[in-house]
Amino acid sequence: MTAGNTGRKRPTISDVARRAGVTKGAVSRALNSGTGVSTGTRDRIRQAAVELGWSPSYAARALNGKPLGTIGLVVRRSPEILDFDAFFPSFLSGIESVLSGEEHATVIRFVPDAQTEAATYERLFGDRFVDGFLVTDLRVDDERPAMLHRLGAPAVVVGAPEGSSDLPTITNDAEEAIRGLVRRFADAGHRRIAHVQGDRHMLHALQRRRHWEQAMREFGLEPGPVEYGGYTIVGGAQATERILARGGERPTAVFYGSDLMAIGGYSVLGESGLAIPADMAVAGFDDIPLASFASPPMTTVRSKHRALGSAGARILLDMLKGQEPPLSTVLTGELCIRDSSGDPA
Amino acid sequence: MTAGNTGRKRPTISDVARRAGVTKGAVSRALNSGTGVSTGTRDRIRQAAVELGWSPSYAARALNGKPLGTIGLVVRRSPEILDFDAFFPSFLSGIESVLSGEEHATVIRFVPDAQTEAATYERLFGDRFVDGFLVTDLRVDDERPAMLHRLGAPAVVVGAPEGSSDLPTITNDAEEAIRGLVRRFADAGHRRIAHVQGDRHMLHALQRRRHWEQAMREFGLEPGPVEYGGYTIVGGAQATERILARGGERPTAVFYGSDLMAIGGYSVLGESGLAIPADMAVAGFDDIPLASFASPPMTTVRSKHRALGSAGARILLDMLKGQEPPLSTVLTGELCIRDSSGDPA
DNA sequence: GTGAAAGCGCTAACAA
DNA sequence: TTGTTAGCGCTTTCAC
Repeated sequence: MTAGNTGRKRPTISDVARRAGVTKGAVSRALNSGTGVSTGTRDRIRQAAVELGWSPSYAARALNGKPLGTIGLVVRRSPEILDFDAFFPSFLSGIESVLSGEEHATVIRFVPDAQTEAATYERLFGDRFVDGFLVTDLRVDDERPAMLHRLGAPAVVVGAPEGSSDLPTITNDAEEAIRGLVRRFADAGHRRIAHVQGDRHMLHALQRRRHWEQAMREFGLEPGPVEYGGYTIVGGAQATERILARGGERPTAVFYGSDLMAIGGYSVLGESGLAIPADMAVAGFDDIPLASFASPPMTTVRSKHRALGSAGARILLDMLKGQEPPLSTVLTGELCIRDSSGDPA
Repeated sequence: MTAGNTGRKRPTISDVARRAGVTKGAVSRALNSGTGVSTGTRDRIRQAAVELGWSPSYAARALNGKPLGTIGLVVRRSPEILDFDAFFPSFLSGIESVLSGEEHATVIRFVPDAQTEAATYERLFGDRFVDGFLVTDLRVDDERPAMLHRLGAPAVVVGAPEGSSDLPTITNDAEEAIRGLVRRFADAGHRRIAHVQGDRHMLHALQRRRHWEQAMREFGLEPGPVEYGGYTIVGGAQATERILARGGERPTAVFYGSDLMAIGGYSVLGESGLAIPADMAVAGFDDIPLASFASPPMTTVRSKHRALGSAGARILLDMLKGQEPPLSTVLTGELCIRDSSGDPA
C-alpha cells in the first residue's frame, strides 16, 4: 500500500495535507492551536478539510493524550431503580442540552458494586476514554472524590451538600423549602410529622432528613418517626405501611423524600381509608410532572434536576477548557404547595 | 526518556512484556487470540498483567480497528421529552443490565435534527468510537437503516414493527393486547372509542394506531376520533380537551398511546366532571409503575421496556461477536385490566 | 512559517 | 512458539 490512501475509506489527515499541499504537521497545527501557520495556508487547509469531509480520528487523538470530547457517568445503582427514576432522565436531559451544543458525548456505565465502580472510573479515565466525570449519588465516606483527585480526573459532584467533598459541587438546596413545609404543617396544628427517607447512605437523602429534623426542632416538634423507602413507589408504600403499623399515636403528616415514594404512600393511605390531607397530610420531594396530576395534587419541593445536569455539564466543560470552576454552586429548591398538605389552620 | 516507562503512569503493554520476559507481540497475542503462544508463557503473561494492573488502551486498540466495547445510542428527541419519559430510562436499564456484565459502555448522544443525527452516526462509527448502534424511534421513511448499512455498522432496531427495515429488529407486539382491549370496550357497549396517538411519524405510534383501527373494524366499529399527544402528560391533557371539544357525539372511551398521556387525560376528565370509567373509559399503553397507582387504577398494555433494551443489547453484542442475528425478535405486550376501562356489560 | 520525524500503545504480518 | 517490524492517524518537538 502506498502512502496515499484514496480509497473509499474515511479521509485522514494525510489526505487533507496532500490536498492542501502541506504536511500533516501543518494541518494539525492549523486546526488545533491555529498558531505557527500563516492565515493563508490555514484557510487552504481548512477548505481542504471541508471538501474532504474530514474530521480527526478520536482514537489517534486520544493516543496523543488529547481530550476526546466525552464525559463519563458511572452510576452505581441497581438497573431496576432506573425503571421509573425521577432524577436520572431529567438529569441526563440537562447534561445533554449542554453537551449536544458542544460536540460532546456522554459515556454511561452502570456498575453493581463499589469495586467495579472504582475500576470503571480508573479505566475510563486512565485511557482518557472520557475527559472527566459527573459524579452523582455521593455517599457517606464516599471514596470517589479522593480517587478522582488521585487520578487527576476533572470531576463535578452533583446533588450533594456543599462542602461534602473538595470537588466542585452543585448543590440542590432545599433547606428553606423544607423549613417552609414544616412551618406550614406546624401552623396547621400538626405535631407528629413522619419522614420517609430515600436511602440510608446517600448524602442527598441524609440532607433532606437533616433539614426536616432541624426545622422540626425549630418549631418545637420532635422529629419522627422515620422510615426508609429506597426512592421507589413500592418502597414508599411499604414505608407508609410501617408508619401506620407503628404503635403509639399515629403521625398526622408525612414528608416523603421523593414524589415517587409519596405516590406509593397515596396508595397505601387510600387503601387504609385515610383521606389526604384530612386524615394524613402529605408532601413529596422532586416535583415530578406527575405530582400536580396526582389526586389530590401533591405538595412537594421542586428540584431542578435538569438544571443540576446542565450546570454540572457546563462547569465540567469549563474545567476541561482550563477554567477555574466555582467550588460550590447552589440551586435552590422551591416549595410547591398543592392540596395534599392541607390548609393552614 | 528511555524505552522503559516505570514511572507512576499507567502500565503499557511493554511493561507487561518486560515483566513476563517476552515481547509486546507475544503479550498481544496471548491476551487476544490466545493462539500462537504456549500455555506456559500465556500464564506468565497473564500474571504479569494482573500484577501490574494492566488493561489495554482503548485508543490504541481502536487505532488498529479493534472494537472498543461500546455501543452507541443516538437519540433524536428534544431533551425536554426525556424529563419524564416512560421508555428511555427503562430501556437504558435493560441495555445496561446486559452491558455491565460484558465490560461494555454506552455512548449516548442526543441530537436535535436529522442532519446532526446522520453526522453523529457517521462520526461515531467512522472512527469506531462505538462498535455498533441500538436504533430507537424509527420513523416513516427513516434513512438510518440505509445509512447504517452503507457504513457497515452493526445495528439493531428496537421498538419498530417487524419488517420495517432490513436491520435486525426487536418488536414490541401489542396487536393482540390492543384487540383484547377494543373487544372489551365493544363488549361493554362502547361504540365511539377515541385514540390519542403519541406521534405522527414514529413507527411505533403508527403501529399502535393501526392495531386499534384494525380491531375497531373487526368489531364493526368506526375508528375515531384521533388526536395527537406527543407522548407527554401535557400533550395527553390537551388531546383530551380537543376530544371533548369536538362536535358530534362524545366518545365514551379513549385509548391513549401511552400511560403518560392517559394521566394527562385523567386530569382533564376530572376537571370536566367526567368520571372514569363511568362517563369515560380509559386505557393507556406502557404500564408504567404509576399506572396501577393511579386513581382509578389504569387499564393499559404492558410493554417490556427493559426487555426491549436487554434483548437489543444482547443481540447487538452477539452480532459484534460475529454471530448471525435473528432478523426479527418479538416481545408480546400484555393487556393489564384495571378499573379505568370499566366492566364488560 | 513550514517540513521532517519521532512516538503515543497497540495489532498483525512476517521472520526466525 | 517466539521475536521483529511496520504501521494505525494524529500531535508535537525540532530543524530549517
